[in-house]
Amino acid sequence: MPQAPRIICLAGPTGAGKSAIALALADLLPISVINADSRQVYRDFPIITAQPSPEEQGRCPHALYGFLGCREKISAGRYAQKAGAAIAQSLAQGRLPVLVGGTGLYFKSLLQGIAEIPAVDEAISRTLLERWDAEGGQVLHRELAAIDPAYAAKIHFNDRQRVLRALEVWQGTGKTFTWWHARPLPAPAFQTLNLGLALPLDELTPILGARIRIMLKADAPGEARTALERCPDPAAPGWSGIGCRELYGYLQGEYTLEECLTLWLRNTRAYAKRQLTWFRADQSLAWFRPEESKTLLGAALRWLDS
RNA sequence: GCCGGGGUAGCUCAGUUGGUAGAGCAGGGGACUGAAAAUCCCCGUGUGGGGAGUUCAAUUCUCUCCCCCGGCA
Repeated sequence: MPQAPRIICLAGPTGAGKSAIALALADLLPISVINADSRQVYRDFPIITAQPSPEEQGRCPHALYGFLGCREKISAGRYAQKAGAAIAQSLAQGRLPVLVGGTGLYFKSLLQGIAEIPAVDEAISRTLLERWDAEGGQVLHRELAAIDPAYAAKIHFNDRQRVLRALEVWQGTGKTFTWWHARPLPAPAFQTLNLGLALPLDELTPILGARIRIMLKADAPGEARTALERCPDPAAPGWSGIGCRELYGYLQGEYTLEECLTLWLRNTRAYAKRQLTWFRADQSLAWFRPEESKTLLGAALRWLDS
């Protein structure tokens, strides 16, 4: 039986320097960088979402960056499909696929698979959302508990996103969320080396602040202004990125640039904290600090030789 | 200087007919199966500006001092 192909995953909180490490690896080996970040997929926000620059993307093939319009939505499942295709393409070119990003769920659905639940009719989702607003979470959570007590017990009645998702899957497919989750997934298709790049939050915070100032110099407000002309709907999926929202408020005159920057940093920091919580729980990750890049690259090369 | 309004959690503020106080945000911890940069859960002792008085009991009432914000001089 042939060995599963190898890929490298580089995960960690925003601002830790993952993209730079990927490029350093590109200097040593033929690789393709594949995005594993849910916001860097948006075409209209290359600066604000910190996508690798065109120059950087020219140094080796990059996939899944900036390919979505502001109104388009991608899901974890669709991401996994696209990433799988990008990996296959990279391997076909004789390049090592290197997944780089900070979206834990995307890594998980790619590497461990995600239940193959068919798409649910949007009318169902819409009706449920209306009912949530009209009847409240407790009513819908109780309804979920009646059909899927195991999953209902795992989530809080205030967790709108999860309560509604579980209900729409039940209504749309006639099977419970728990039933779908219990179905076996295909065996992992790759051998992976999981690398984590991180700093403690208090060390990361000043870096996040500096990065926002760099984005400002690179005319992040101009980027937001252009996006606003193209897509004036702040509820559009593309606008939900941190920095986008805050700049939107500033451009609408809701607050000053100063306040916008404060909010932006605060929200970025809170996000980095959530990422750290997610990745900390992942036992498969080998952790490095940004200044340990040589050690990290050495570990990658050794793993490839083994 | 006078007249108001304030001084309560890191910040913005609420409340206590007198029985030593609680929200939002921030901060800390956690969860995470198709919107995940999303969504959600748990965590609140703080010289109640300082001092004095009344009272069994004062953050609350009284006096006084200090500081802030308006207005008048």
